[in-house]
Amino acid sequence: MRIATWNVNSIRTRYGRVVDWMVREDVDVLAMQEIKCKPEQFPHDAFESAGYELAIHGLNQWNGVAIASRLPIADVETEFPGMPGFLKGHEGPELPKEARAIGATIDGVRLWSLYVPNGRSLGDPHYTYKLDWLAALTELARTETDASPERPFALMGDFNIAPFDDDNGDPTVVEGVTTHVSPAERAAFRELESAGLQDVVRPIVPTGFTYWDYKQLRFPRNEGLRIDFILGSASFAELVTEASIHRNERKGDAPSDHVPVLVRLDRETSDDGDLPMIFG
DNA sequence: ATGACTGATGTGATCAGA
Repeated sequence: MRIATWNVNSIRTRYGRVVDWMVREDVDVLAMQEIKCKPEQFPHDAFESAGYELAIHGLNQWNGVAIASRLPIADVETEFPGMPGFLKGHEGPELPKEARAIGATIDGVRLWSLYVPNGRSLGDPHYTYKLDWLAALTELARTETDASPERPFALMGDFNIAPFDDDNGDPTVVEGVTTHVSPAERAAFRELESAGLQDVVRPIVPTGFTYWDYKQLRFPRNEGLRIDFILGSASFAELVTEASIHRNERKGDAPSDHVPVLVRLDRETSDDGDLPMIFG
């Protein structure tokens, strides 16, 4: 099974490019972020005619997440316990939830497509929201890895954190000045790892960015960030046999500012009994 | 070329992104 994550930055603008890539790369499951539309506005036909079914969570023109899959999608959720909401100019525990999370079970694997809040700037209420959102997400990871460690589980998406210094090649992103590289954000990312998850791409692809700002020739200069990740439980990680960051998807006409990140899982399927998979 | 922001809304300017 080939599973990928991609912040598409508007699916209506880019569905042709996205579906072409999925077919070309033989992708079984794609977790999308920033679809920027409601379900009724989503280009269903492009995906369904390519053989994918959809689970979509979009409330308005901002954020929005979805999962496309060749295999049946079950047990869809659009928030996790304790997930905070946000409304500019307001505070409190009862703010409206944003469309930043969708979870589903596909072929026995529990997957989430996640668009972690940006944070905007250090000290902005959105920055606190980002950290609170990550803390609740960490509890989800802890619960999953504790309660059902045998079920492969992964958080996939745009985490809006560059965990290591080498993940930041953008000269305008500076610790102490901007979000994405602050000690608190990096600590929140480490907590996800403490909760039983691991970056399943980095051991195979140790360097490389997943995002380049549209401005200031960031891509030609290769001044990007590594902020899109697939974090898997131990039972997920042990199935991963390949990983790749698809840098070419930042080229050409009307690219997203993010590129897809892909892993291959090799596992015995339920109806194969104890026959091993033939790799190749 | 990978080249000096892009997208949604809505029709002009604003918000959002990281």
